[in-house]
Parts: sequence; C-alpha cells; structure tokens
Amino acid sequence: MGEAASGERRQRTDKQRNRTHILEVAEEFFTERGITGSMDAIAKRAGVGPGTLYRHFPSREALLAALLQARDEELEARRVAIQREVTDSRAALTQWLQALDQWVTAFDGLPEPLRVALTEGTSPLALTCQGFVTTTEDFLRAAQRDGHANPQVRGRDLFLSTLATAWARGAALADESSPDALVSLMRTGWEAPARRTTSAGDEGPPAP
Amino acid sequence: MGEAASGERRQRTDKQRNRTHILEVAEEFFTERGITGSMDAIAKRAGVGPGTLYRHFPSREALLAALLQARDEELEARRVAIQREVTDSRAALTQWLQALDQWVTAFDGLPEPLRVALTEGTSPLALTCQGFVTTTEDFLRAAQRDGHANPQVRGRDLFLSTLATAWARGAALADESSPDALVSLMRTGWEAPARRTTSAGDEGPPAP
DNA sequence: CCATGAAGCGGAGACTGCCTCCTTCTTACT
DNA sequence: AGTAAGAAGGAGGCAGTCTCCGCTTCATGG
Repeated sequence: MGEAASGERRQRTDKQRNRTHILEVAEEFFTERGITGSMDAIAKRAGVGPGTLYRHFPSREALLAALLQARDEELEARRVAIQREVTDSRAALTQWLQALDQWVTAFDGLPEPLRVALTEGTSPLALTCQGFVTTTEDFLRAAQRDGHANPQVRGRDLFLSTLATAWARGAALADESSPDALVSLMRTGWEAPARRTTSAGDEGPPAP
Repeated sequence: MGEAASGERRQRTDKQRNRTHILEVAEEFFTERGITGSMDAIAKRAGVGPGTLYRHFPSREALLAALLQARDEELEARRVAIQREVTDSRAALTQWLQALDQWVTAFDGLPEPLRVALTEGTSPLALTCQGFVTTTEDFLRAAQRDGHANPQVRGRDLFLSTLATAWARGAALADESSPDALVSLMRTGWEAPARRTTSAGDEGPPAP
C-alpha cells in the first residue's frame, strides 16, 4: 500500500475519510439492527449519498467483508495464541471452535452470507471463510491424530456446524435453554455411547 | 367442514377453486425457486391478482402453512408407523429425525421461517412446529429411558439441530461431502469417546 | 495563488417486490 | 330475473436496491 509507482496522482483524502466514516457507521448500524438493515439507511446515517456508499463497497457482502477484516485479524491472533499456548489438541480444537463461534456471531444474521460465501465462492467473504475452514482442519487433524476427535469428521463439516449452530441460536435465546445446548450437542452428539449391555454384540451401525 | 349452520350463505365455488389452484401453483413455484420467490409472481402464474392471493393467504407463512399441511399429515402418519413398528427406541428416534429432516427439506429455504416460527409463536407455522417438537421429545424420552440417548439433550434442541442441519445443507451439496455428514455429526458429535489411554486420569477440563 | 481536469460526490430515478384499497364482476339465493 | 353478499383484480403506495450523470472538490502545474 505505498504511494503507487510513477506519476500516479495521489488518492484524494476525502475518499479515505469517507470510507473510514462509512465503516464506523456501518459497524454501529449492523450491530444495532443486524446485517439486513437498509443500505440506503446506512448511507444516510453516514451523511453520504447511496452512490458513494456503493462506489466504496459494491455490495452488502463487500461492506461486510471490510467490516469483518479487523475481526479477522483478531481471530487470526487468537489462532496463533491457541497454537502456542494450548498443548492438548482436544482443548485447542474446542477453544478454536469457541473463537470461531464468537466471530460468526459478530453481527446478527451473519451466518447466512457466510454460508453462501462458502459455496458460491464469488462473495468477498469467501476467501476469509476458506481460510478459517483450513485452520479448522488443522486443529481437527491434530485432535484426530491424538484420538480426541472422530476421524470421520472433516473440517468443513465442523465449520458448517458452527455456522449452523450460530444460525439456530437466534431461536434458542428466546428459550430458557442455555445457549450452549447446541454447541455441546455438536460436540458429543445426541447418542449415548454404546454401553456394553448384558446382550453383547449389538454394535450399532451408525454409518452405513 | 360441513355446510355451516342456519342461514349462512354457501361459500362461492370460485373461491374454493381459486384457493386450490393457487395452492397447486405455489407448490410448483416453491419447488422450483425456493420459498423466497416473489408472491406477485405466484399470483401472476396462477392467473389471479395479488389481492386475491393475499385474501386467501394473508402472508407468505400462511401460504406455506397451507402448503405444508398435506405433508404434515404424512409426517404424522410416519410417526404413528414408527411408534407401532419400531421397538428399539434408538432406531425409532433416528428414523423420526430422518422423517423430520425430509419434511424440513420439502422446499428450499424452509428452515428459516420454521426457525422464526419456533420463537415468535405468531407464525401460522408455529403450531405445527410446536407439535413436532413435542413428538421429538416423546421419542427422545424413550431413547433416554433406555440409555440410548444423552440425558442432557432436550427435544427442542434436537428439533433445532435438525433445522440447522437442513439449513446448512444448502451449502453442503456443492461439496463432495455426503449430505449425511452433518446428520451423523449431530448424532455422534465430533469428540471421540474418551478412550482409556495409557496415561490414565487426564480427564480434561473441557468446560471452564 | 490560481487554473485545470481527474476523481469523487450525491441524489434523482429506474426497477422490483410487498401489500392494500376500491371498483367491478360473479354467484347464491329469492 | 333481480338482488346483494362478497370475491376478484389490479392500480398504486411504500420501501429497498443499485445506477447514471451533472456538479463539486481536490491535487497538481504553472
């Protein structure tokens, strides 16, 4: 990001100022009203025309991506911290999933665009998503190697599950249920471990 | 639904005809384009004005609820069948969850309104949802009684999880992953059952 | 310090979707 | 056939998204 080469004219200062201001306002707005609030309303609150908003961020996803970037870095830092400080691979995976969960819950409604980003690949959010899937895979692989995680499970599935859990949470909050119910369901499943019953050998076939 | 009492005027036949026709068209439309397709487009395809559509079904949810009713009955029948034929409570719960999953996947995008129905209670879908939560609870309780299911888990959580899984599946399909990945994750969790390792007694503190 | 033109700004407005009146037409009943 | 309940239809209000284009502002060269 230095001053570009050769005779390029310097970027106008008002542009940068606007961009920053829009980001501040959008952060506030999305926090208050969730990510589906009106784009024009954001522009208005920022005191700019819709055209300006769209020139800076050509879509809601682009705005979101820019907004998330700061948090991306936090999450990345968290990853490094976990990898350095937590030696037990099971605990590491757990903590990473927890961090992911927090990231995904930054704004109300965030799981939806993240999910489409994960498939469509065209969203500005896609790259970030993909990166975190990979990280999840790393933690998962370590846990699997140590026999702490089911070897069938794959990183992408875990990431999707985290997304899905966060998505569902919107509903869970109204309930008296602890918000952790779904997280722990994802961790241990609903099925009780097959106890060695008196009648031996009914080892269930969970995965045909 | 007999001819109403006393001097009530008979319902106009064109009304009933329209209603039926709208339902047929909507079924087709939602199947093709998912439940977020334009209401006006449905009206147009059915050859009626938007006013007519909205008089019959005052909201998208109402239309959806009417559409789902036929399938509700199928699902209810399935419930009865399972309860009669499947004696193993674990298998019964599994099969019920499978049936639920199919129901929830009837149209693309269905999980979303179902989730809000589960919390807001004001949606026409709410009643149906609540009923299925209760049924899930029944199956779950039986499985728990037999030691086949984790006693911590609650019916509502399982229902929500099914919803969340279906929601996430939209993404999973693009992947090479079997669509069952998330279902089995919900069943068994990601965590490997604590094996008795050579170094005993390192029972980790997973939940601070 | 002013002239200049490229870059950026703003908002009118095209378009689409939701939903509501209000007028016109259809139907059941007498 | 005549009548009125009530159903149908669609114009149109409202709210969003996003684009285009004339106007303004800023960095630069004289």
